[in-house]
Amino acid sequence: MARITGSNGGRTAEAIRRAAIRLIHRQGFAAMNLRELAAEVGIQPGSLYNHIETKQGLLFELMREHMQDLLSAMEAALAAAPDEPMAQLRAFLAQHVLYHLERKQEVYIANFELRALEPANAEPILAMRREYEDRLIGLLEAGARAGELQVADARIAAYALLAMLTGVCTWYRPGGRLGPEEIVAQHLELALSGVSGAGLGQRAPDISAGGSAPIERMRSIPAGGRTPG
Amino acid sequence: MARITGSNGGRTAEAIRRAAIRLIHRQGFAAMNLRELAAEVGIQPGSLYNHIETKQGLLFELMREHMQDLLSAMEAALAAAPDEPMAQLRAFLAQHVLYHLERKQEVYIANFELRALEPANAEPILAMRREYEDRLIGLLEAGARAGELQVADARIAAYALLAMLTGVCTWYRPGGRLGPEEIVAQHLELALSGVSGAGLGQRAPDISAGGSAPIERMRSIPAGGRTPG
DNA sequence: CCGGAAAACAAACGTATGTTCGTTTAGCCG
DNA sequence: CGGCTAAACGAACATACGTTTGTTTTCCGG
Repeated sequence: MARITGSNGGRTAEAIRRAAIRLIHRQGFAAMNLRELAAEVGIQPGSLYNHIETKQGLLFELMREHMQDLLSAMEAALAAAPDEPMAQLRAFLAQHVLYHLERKQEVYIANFELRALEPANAEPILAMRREYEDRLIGLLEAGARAGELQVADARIAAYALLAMLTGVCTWYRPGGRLGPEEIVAQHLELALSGVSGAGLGQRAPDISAGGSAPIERMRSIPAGGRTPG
Repeated sequence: MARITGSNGGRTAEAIRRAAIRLIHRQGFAAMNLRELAAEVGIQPGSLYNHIETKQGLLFELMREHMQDLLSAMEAALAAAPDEPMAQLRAFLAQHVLYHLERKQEVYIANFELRALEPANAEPILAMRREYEDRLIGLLEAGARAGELQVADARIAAYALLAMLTGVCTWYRPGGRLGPEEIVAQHLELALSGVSGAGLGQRAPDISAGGSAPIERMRSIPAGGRTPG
């Protein structure tokens, strides 16, 4: 037998893409097999190769497209915001959360399936991620220079903020108690408060005052080198 | 051939455990195969079954032990801290970051390999995770009641904090520029500032003022139901 | 010392997976 | 309309994987 009536390459390719996102998100790239992917789309396994080169290539494309979309969304948000440090920072963080709410599955994959990429494929993806991170670091540093932010280490703060704001994709479910607007608002509040310099305490001294036993032992750990990565 | 001179069940089992953590962390549970695990330990694949029941059982045990250890560490930290809301919260957050720095690989697995657990195995693990989360939520609520914290939604704040503080395990590397003490300190500063109520703005109004284009569109999204999970 | 249990080896099994390849049919364009 | 390309089917291939099983050797305790 052969080609099915009504088949449409573009439509099938899109169905493959959507099904792949769903399945990878649900069980992981390595655990998803192409037979179930094909079944999800409604074609035979071998037919997938009309639309993808390899299983690995499929993952790479999904992640590459996602990163490009994320970078584009960020650029658009920044371009639409006033050219002031805090406004830029807000715009960045807001679009981050919103994008992550809308495309939580792709975000999840892009973050947690890096290990499944072969080195040659991982490299460009990592480069795009760094571009995104560096942008946020730049914004934090600009805010600090303008005297509007107080961060001890822009890179650490950036990682912490990204982790916090990216975390929504692990638990957010459309139709839940809170709509995107509320979630964005709360996360911005938490994030911006965290870097505002309006904290509760200084550093180690306050922590010790808390009397937490693990902290005492921590003091004996030697400090490290230069870069966090 | 047969049993090797000098073989020791306890030692081999521990070596399996360590190698499994390393390999799963590096490539993922589904992508790790038992032949390479056995090779890493220095035994034949079939010999693994003297020490594990199944591949799935191995993952379950690793995650169960980790969760138990994490809960124990938390209890110890809280027991050693003064019985006041903020001191308790600090103790919780500090031990969280410290534990995550020390056992980053296990933490990574426990967070990102949930999908690989069969339902019967996932259930007890998820229960322990909820226990941990609920504890933090309780602490945040206690802080709010004591008037020392200002969080719009304790659960959201808890998720955000946990995401931020757990994030270190994705990038921290011993011997880096920053030692554990510095990392713990900065994260506590960021986290506690975030929930202190000393934020920069209110809510949606301030965000709109930022002029971020995506936020305008967000307003048209209908609010959801009751629970975030 | 001896026997039983433990721990390892080696081989094999049944199943699964990514991919290739030949064939058939549909769709499109000249 | 006809030819060529695209898209699907169906079968098969080569490899890989989790696991079992029989055998051999070591270790430990009575």
